[in-house]
Amino acid sequence: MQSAIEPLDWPSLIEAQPAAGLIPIGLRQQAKRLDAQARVPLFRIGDPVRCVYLVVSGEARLIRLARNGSEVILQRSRGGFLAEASLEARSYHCDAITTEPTTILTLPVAAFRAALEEDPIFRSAWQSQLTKEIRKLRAQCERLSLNSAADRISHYIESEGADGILTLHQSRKSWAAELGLSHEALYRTLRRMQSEGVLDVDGVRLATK
Amino acid sequence: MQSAIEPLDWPSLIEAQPAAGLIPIGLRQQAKRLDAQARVPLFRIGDPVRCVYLVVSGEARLIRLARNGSEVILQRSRGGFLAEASLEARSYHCDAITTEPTTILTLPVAAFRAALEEDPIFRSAWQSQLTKEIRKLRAQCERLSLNSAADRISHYIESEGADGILTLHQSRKSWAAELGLSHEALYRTLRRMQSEGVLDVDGVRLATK
DNA sequence: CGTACTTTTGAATCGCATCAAATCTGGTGG
DNA sequence: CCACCAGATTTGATGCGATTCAAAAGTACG
Repeated sequence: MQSAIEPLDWPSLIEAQPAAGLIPIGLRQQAKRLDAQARVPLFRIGDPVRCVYLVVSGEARLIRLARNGSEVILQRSRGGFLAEASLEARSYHCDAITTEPTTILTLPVAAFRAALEEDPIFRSAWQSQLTKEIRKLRAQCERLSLNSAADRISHYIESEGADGILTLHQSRKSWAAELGLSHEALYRTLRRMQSEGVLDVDGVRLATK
Repeated sequence: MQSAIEPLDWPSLIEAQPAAGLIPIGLRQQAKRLDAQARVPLFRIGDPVRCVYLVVSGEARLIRLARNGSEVILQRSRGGFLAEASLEARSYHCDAITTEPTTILTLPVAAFRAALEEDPIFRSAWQSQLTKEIRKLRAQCERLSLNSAADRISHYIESEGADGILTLHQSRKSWAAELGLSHEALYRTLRRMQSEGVLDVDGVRLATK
């Protein structure tokens, strides 16, 4: 079995993912918990939008296949909403999939929209969420505009890490995809940066120097 | 003189930029019109956020300078809001500049936030705006993830144009920057695509075949 | 203990960036 | 109207860096 619906325990959900705490009571009653293994599709391009996804733990991604068959990562959500823009769409414009065992809350779109209308706090939180996503995407665009692998790596550590230190929450191979690089280029550049003393690599901990 | 404040004529403003029509009456009274020449800075990184910018006609951009001195285009607004995410920030994270003679409405942030709280229609329009921006940015990320110049060009025409036909509203040189390419690479690739019969180039009109 | 996947290294190739320079364009002022 | 200038467009040559293909070694997991 690839996924399962389990009973909801709000205090622990909120502890795992604070954003869940912003969901109004009325909407909570319509939420369903979804526990999925790795590589479980949540929706596919063209599917009608039925619910909003909140990643509680684990990771879910929006992906699209390029014409040459390579996979482009459009969003990587580790805790927080997935596919925020789908709230305004009829059907999905890309695929969504889990990359590891993941717990998700699903919220019916109609009830979600109603809750946004009625609850000023929830609404404000949602607007912040959208804004944060815009900033994140701009950073990603800026990064992809850099044309050397080393620059993209440094940029990622600076913008996603804290004080020049980043703990990597994914395989290097999939990080390479997120950086728009081949995994070989990433491995080689990491090594070179380390040997040049620009970067300190220690397992999943990366630090610029 | 680089810029001027002029009296407001709402009907014509709304005709030029429909988004202006969504602004509630109360907020309109606080709006100021700004007419700027090309290459006029609207704000700089670090400046405190005092107002929201709505581009009525012309073009304004968010830009940031990369460490190597090259200019990265974070947003290009031709009609519509600029720097939506600034509404939630204290100070700007990038520079804004006009690229041609441009008419802008400026709306004080405090009044803007208040209007969002009070007016459900305006609020809903603003959320749509944020969502649209997210989709646009995802498309841009997807495009920058493509590693051939031809693929980026095709992707741009498909996603920004209509039915495979695009009218370019900027110089090719600055389009190149938006595509994350050197202008030489863009010129050469356009020519090659045309000679290969993949693309039809006619002045500012580009069509995929 | 086998299988799938990631990590790592090597070698060859290709496309883009870069530097250079000529031409073309639109706009300004004499 | 013409000279002039700044910027855009175009072409050429060169080098680097990333992609690609290949293959080996390491690792996690059932």
